[in-house]
Amino acid sequence: MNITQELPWDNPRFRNWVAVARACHVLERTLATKLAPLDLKPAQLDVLMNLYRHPGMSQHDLARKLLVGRSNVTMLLPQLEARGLLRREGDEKDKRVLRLNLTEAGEALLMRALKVHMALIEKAMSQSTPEQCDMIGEQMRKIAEVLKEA
Amino acid sequence: MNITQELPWDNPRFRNWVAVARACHVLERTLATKLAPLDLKPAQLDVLMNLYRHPGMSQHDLARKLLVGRSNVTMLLPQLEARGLLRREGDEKDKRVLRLNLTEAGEALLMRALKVHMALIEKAMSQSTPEQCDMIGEQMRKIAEVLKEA
DNA sequence: ACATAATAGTTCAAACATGAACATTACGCA
DNA sequence: TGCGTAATGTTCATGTTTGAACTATTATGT
Repeated sequence: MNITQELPWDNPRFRNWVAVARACHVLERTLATKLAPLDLKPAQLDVLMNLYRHPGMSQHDLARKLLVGRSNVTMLLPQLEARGLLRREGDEKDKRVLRLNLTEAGEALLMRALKVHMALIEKAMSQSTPEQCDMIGEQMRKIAEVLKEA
Repeated sequence: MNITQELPWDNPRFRNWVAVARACHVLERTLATKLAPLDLKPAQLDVLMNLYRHPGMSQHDLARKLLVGRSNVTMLLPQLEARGLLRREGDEKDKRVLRLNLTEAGEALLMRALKVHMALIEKAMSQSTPEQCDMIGEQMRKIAEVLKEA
């Protein structure tokens, strides 16, 4: 009656997810060292990428995109602003929000950092066929979706 | 002559990897909240899991398994040891190394935490067929391998 | 055997992330 | 209008992670 508890390591889903987490971790740390010459951290690159894709976004929206607390964004931005990589301008209609935009310098640095990031991802994903790669992306998007309401 | 630089977001590999990173991030944070009732952080669960799988391992080996600095392990262990979840015993032959082992209590807590972890992963990966799941794991293991010498 | 290297673990300061409490501004509805 | 509520961003205390210097121990090479 008392079913012996299956150990997670016997479960394919568990083992495979562990592999996903490890790969992420390794790539993140590798990226950090490769970005060091640009004096950029992965978290900062994430900021620049999001501002490039969504010019004029608010800090709150940025925090949600980054899956990070608002206070974290508050701590993160001044460094980048001081380096002249982005601007924070108050919104006319809603005086609570600050609109974020990349400067020329910010965009230029982003492009250099993206080359590094791209090269790393290319190297990592070159193992997979395009079909496999797309399938992986598709499954991962589903996972993020499923976990939103968890 | 001057080839227009391809934007990363047009590159499937890039977009798909971003999805992987997001999924990891979301699952990690979800796990953190689900483990809170057990007073365990994901990093601490990682420690317990590794000690269960590799009894008697050294702190150095543990750090490498966790993809983390040795000093981090040094800071992490005393909390768990004080809670009676693990033991640190000096090696007889090599007086530099400390051998790590779970206690009964540590193993018991691990089992409870694993139920939580498993449930979360089941929920996340239930979207994929077993074949897809295995393929994902296989690719991710390759990625971790490729990046080791990067 | 002895000097030199390498290894295991610790300590410490600095960087970083987090969540709660707070100020300011906007909104909703009587 | 005006009061209660919600949203944006900041501040601060706390806990975590990191990397570099340090101690102690073992391995290596001449």
